[in-house]
Amino acid sequence: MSKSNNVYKDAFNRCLRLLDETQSLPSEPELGTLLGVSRTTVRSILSRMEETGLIAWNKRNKTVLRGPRPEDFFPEEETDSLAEIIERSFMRRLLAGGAEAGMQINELELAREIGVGTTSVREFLIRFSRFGLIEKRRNSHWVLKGFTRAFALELTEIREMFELRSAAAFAALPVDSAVWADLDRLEVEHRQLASDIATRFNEFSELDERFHRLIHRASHNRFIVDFYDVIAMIFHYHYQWNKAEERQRNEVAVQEHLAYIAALKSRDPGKVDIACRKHLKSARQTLLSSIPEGRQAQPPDVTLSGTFAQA
Amino acid sequence: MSKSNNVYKDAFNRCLRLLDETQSLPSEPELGTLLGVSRTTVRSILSRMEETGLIAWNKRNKTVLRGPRPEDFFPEEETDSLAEIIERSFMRRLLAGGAEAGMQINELELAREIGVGTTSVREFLIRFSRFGLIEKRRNSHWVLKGFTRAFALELTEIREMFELRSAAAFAALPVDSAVWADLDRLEVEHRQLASDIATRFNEFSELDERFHRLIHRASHNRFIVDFYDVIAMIFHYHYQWNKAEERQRNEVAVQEHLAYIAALKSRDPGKVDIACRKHLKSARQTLLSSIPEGRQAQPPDVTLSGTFAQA
DNA sequence: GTAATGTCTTTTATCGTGAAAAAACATTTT
DNA sequence: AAAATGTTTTTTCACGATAAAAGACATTAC
Repeated sequence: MSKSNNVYKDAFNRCLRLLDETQSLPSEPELGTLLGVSRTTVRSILSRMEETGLIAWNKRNKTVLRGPRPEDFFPEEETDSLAEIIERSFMRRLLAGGAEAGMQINELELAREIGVGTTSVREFLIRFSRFGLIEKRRNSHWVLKGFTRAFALELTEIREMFELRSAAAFAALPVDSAVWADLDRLEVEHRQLASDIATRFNEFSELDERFHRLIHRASHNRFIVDFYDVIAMIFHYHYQWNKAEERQRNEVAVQEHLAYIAALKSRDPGKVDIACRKHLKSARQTLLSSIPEGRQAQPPDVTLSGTFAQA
Repeated sequence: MSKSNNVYKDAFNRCLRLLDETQSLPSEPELGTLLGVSRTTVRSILSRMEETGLIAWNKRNKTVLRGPRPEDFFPEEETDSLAEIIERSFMRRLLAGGAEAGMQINELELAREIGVGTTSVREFLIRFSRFGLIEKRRNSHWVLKGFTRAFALELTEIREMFELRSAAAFAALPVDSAVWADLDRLEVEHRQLASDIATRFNEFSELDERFHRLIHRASHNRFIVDFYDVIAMIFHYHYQWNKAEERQRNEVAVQEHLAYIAALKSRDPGKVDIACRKHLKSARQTLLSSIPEGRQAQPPDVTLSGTFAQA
């Protein structure tokens, strides 16, 4: 089967939305930049748009003939990259329970279950290994280390170190830095969300990530910035998994963020430290409270790849 | 060609040395544990030893017929794993100069140059990406970020954070912990090396790594422990590359280590902090001084994959 | 009956291959 | 002549296939 054309399909869908908004299409190179794909892909998109009667296309002249209809779009599931498919599949198994620490991970079995080649699974596992949840035995299988209390504590320890440092660096940034405008915009978004928290509480997760990434970027340290990928991944799946008291939690977090933002704007290191610590403490509590007590490390020689894959 | 049998060849060589030392061979499972390979590989080794007249082998009876001769060993270069070959090749290019920041990395070209398949190169680059020196453009090439002054500063910033914390945790370990014996052994090795520094200064690098890994392990944090891989990699190649004043540098470092060890043994947090900071400071200086000033980030659109690969 | 050996099965590591996508080059249009 | 379009080449991504290595099962030895 070689390679799926999900890049083309995803870009096509995005191009349809663009067409709907602007009622016109720019030049090929410009479209490429806009969609983040090469001209080769842009031309495939334009070809199909011509075929399906969406546009008339002759060299530089692209005339919009009709607006996009629902059936013009490719199905959502065909626009995901293989890596995304594998990650979702893998995380579902991991969080669905029955995935105990010490368990073996079988590349071939995973590949068969998901319906993809082994190479893609291997590459995914290598990328995934930096999250500290799996470990490779040379010339042999991967071992699941488990989403345990210990993992959560180790993760938050680093997070707290990094964020305190980044927040301090942020507050020390010159007043004419562009980040203050970014912070202002985020503050507005926080206020809007706060005033409408009853219905929009599930939008917090995305705002949370943008806020913390902005702060971490102030560290100007690639290792700190990159580490937020680990946190984001864990929180992303954690939020999907543990919906208990989600509204309540997010309501508290939004208020903590607002206090944190105010502290940053004061540019007072002491205030920043206090607000940052307070928020990090409750973030840690949230994460820890979601980990089932039973999930402790098992004797390392248990082989449960079957159980793991069956989920 | 599929897979090379370097695991077998390397284990065979190590088994020859074992044979030379002990003049006998244990059971198959035991040999497997000793050499870190499966019984399948052990049996291949024994088969060859029988064929080449090293041993007589009949079920449980393994009689040593003669000692190993130089020609019995497989050549060193045939015992390296593909990953090691690729890493060395890649790092040589990286450090040989001409590898400027912003340059593109071409998987296919690298694979052809080294004479391996693209899959192995891809997997290597994914693994290598966690060192923060390269970055992937989705559906496109990798970009070299360069071994710049900025990189060294970011690396050492994290290192210092992690090591100070680990050292503090180390000093707080209960007196009956096994680490104190490990530390004592390392202290002895340091003293031996110090007294013979004129001839053995090049052995410091390996001792250095063992010492710092012992300290980092006290953090009980997988992210801290794993981060030492980044430091070790950089220092490993850095030492190979920059031999200037190596003896002088190592002599100083050994003394700093001894002071650091003494501080740890005092279990006084203040002393530990001072000794640790002092050593980290000079380690940072060493690294920084080895980075050519000219090596600054280039405009990001320079395409130099040819230059890169030619080295 | 435990622990070894002998045999067979499964999994991992690596390659070559082919389609998707990017990139480079050539030609035309404004 | 700058920027677009048209065409060709190169590279990335993903697969199936195959030998090496691990692992599982069966049998034998002590």
